[in-house]
Amino acid sequence: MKTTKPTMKDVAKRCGVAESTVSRVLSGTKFVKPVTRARVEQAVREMNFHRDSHARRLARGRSDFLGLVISNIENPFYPGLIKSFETAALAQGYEVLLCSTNYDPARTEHVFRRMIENKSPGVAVMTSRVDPEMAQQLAAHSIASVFLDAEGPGPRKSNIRLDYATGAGEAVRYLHTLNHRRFALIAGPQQRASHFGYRAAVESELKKLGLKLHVVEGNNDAESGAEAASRLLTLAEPPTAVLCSNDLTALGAMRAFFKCGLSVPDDISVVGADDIPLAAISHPPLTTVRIPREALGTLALNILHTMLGSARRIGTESLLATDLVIRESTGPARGLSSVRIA
Amino acid sequence: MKTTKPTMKDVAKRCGVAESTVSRVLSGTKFVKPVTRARVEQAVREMNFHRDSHARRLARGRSDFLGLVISNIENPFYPGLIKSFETAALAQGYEVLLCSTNYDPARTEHVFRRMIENKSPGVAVMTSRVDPEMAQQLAAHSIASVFLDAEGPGPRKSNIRLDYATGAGEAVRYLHTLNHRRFALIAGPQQRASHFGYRAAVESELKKLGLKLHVVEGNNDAESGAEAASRLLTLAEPPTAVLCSNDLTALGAMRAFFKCGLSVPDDISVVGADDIPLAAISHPPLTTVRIPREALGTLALNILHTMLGSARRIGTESLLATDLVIRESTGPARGLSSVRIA
DNA sequence: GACCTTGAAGTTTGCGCTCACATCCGCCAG
DNA sequence: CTGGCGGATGTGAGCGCAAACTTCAAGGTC
Repeated sequence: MKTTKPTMKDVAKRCGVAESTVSRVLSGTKFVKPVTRARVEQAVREMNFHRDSHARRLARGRSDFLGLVISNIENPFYPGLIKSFETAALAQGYEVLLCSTNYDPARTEHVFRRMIENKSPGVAVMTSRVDPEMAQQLAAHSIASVFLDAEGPGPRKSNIRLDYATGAGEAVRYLHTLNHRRFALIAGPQQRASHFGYRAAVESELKKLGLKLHVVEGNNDAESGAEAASRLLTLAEPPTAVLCSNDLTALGAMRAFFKCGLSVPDDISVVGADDIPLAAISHPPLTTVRIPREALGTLALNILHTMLGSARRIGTESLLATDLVIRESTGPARGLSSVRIA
Repeated sequence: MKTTKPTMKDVAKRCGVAESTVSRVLSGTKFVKPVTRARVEQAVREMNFHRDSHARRLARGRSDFLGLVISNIENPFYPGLIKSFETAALAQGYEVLLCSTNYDPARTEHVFRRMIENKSPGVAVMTSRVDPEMAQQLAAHSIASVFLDAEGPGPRKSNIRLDYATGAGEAVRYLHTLNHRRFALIAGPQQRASHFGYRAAVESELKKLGLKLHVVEGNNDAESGAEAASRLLTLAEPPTAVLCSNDLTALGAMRAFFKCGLSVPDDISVVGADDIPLAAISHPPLTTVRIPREALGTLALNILHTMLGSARRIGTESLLATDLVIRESTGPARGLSSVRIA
C-alpha cells in the first residue's frame, strides 16, 4: 500500500511513457496513438490517479474558477440563478466559486481578494449594490466581470440591465383592464437602481393611463410589506391594487390584508415581483412580475464566456425583459364602493 | 505600467529582502523585525500584490477548500445551512467549495472528483442519499468527511443523525392535547432514512397514546402534498391532524384543504417539517417540526474542523434534536362530528 | 574569551503539472 | 536516394510559493 498519492510521473513510469504523454492524454490533446492512449488511460484507472488541480492551474497560469458573487444566499431569488449559472458554467468547462457578501464590507473585500488570489478569469457580480472600487480591483487584475443593474459596460466589464418596464407595464395594464384605478406601490429601498427603475416603470405606465401612484417605502421583507400594507389601508381612499417591490413584500402585504379581514383578490389585488418559487404555492398563488432567474444566470455565464473567448474583451450591455405571471392574487376591482376599514 | 502581475520575488526585490522574508511577513510568521515587516507590508500595498493561491496550495501540499455537497440548491432547506456552514468555515480560515449534485450521477461523480483534485482536506455531504462508493473514494484519498443521516462513523468519517423523535413526539403530544385523535402522515419517499425515521418516530409516539396513524406516501413537493391531502379527505374517517414529511408537502396539503372549502386550522390541523423560511410567512403560518439548519451547518463544520485538527482522525456520531415550532396551522380539534366532504 | 543561544535574515529545493521545443521515425515526392 | 514533412513521443524549463536548511550577528554564561 503506497501512502503518497500517485503523480503523473508515477503513471508515466508505470506504462513506460513520458510525463508529457500522460498530460496529453489527460488533456485530450490529439497526436497520441490510440494504443498509447488506451494504455495510459488504463493505468490512470488502475492507480486511481487524479490530477492535482493546483499544480495544473499554476502551470497553466490561470484557473477556470468563475466567481459568482451574491449578497445573501437566503434570498430566495438566488438559488435559481445560481443553479442555472452553475449548469451553464459546467457545460463550458468552468468551475464556479460561489461567494456571499452578506452585505458585510469585510466579507465583500474577502470575496474579491479570493477572486484575485484564485486567478479567476471572470466574475459575475449579482448583488444589487457594488462598491465601485471593487469593480476597479477586478479590472486592475484584468478579471472579466459582469454586473447586474450597474453602470454601463467598460473594458472587460459587462452589464445586464433588467427591463422592468416590460413586466411592470404588463402588470399595470392588466390591472387596468380589471377596472383597477387606485394603485399603490410598496417600493424597495430607493437607493438601489433596480427598485428605482421598477418604480419609475410603474409610474410611467400609469401616467399613460392618466392615473397616479401612491408609493410607500418598504424594505423588501415580509414584515415591512405587512407594515406598509397596513399603512395603505388607513388612507382615505385605499388602493384596490397594490404592486410590490418583491414577492416577500407582497406576501407580507397579503397577510396584513387577511388580518384586516380583507380578501385577496376579492377586495384587493396584490402583485409581487421576482417570482420566487414560493410565489406559486402561496395562498393565494401570487401574481407577479417575473424576473427570469434562470435566463439571468445563463446569460451572465454566456457573457463571461464570450468576453473570455474573444481577444478584444469588450464589455457589452444586455437587457433582460421581465414579464407578468398571472396567478390568483389579482382579480377584478370591486365595482362598488371603496373598501373601508373601521 | 507593468503588464505582468507582481510576484513575491518582485516584492522582495523592491524592498531589498529575500523572498522568504516576504513569505514570512505574509504568513504572519514571527521572527521578522518590525521595521522589515512594515517595509514589506507597504511594498505589498503599493504594488497591490496578492499571493497566488494555486502556487501557495501546491507548495504547501494541501488546500483549505472544504467541500459542501448538497443535492439541489433550490431546496429551501439548504440556503440557511450553507450560510451557517460558510460563516463558520470562514471563521476558522477555510474556504468553501459548494457543489450541487442535482441528483445526477454524472454530476455527483464530477463533484467528488473535484474534491479530490482540489485536495480538499474535508467534505460535508449534506444530501439525503449518498452513493457508498463515493464515501469510499473520499476515504481512499484520505479526505475527512461528515454525512447526514448516513451510516455510522468510520475512520475520518463522521455522521450527524437528526433526531426526529424529539420534534415528532412534541408535535404528536401537542396535537393530542388539542383533542386530536385521528392522525395522518403524508410521508416522504420511504427509501430515505430520514423520512423513514420520521415516520417511525410519529408512529411510536402515537402508539404510546393508543392511537394509530394513517400513512399516505408523498413525494416531498407541494403538488404531491396536495394530491395526498385530497386522498385523505376521501377516507371514511378523515384525519383531523395531518403531519407532513416536509413543509412543501404541508403547504400543498393546506392548499388542497382550502380548495375543498376547509379551513386550516379550524377544520383540520397541518404540521410541516423543516421550518423553511417560507413556513413563517405562509397563510396561515405553518406549525412545523423544525430542523435547526443553522446549527446543522455549524455542527458539520465543527466536526470537520475537529477531525482535521486531531491527529487521530476518528469519526464521531452526533445527534441533532428537532423541535416543534407552533404557529397557526394547528388548532383544537372540532369536538363535534367529523368533517365530511360530499 | 570560548561557547552556546536565539533572533533575523538569505538560499535552495521541489510541490505536480503544462507547454515549447527537440527528437525520432516512417513515408512519399522529386 | 535524399530531403522534407507531419505524426508520435521525449526533454526540460519553469509556474509562484513554502519550508527546510543555512548563515550571520548580537548577546549572554561561566
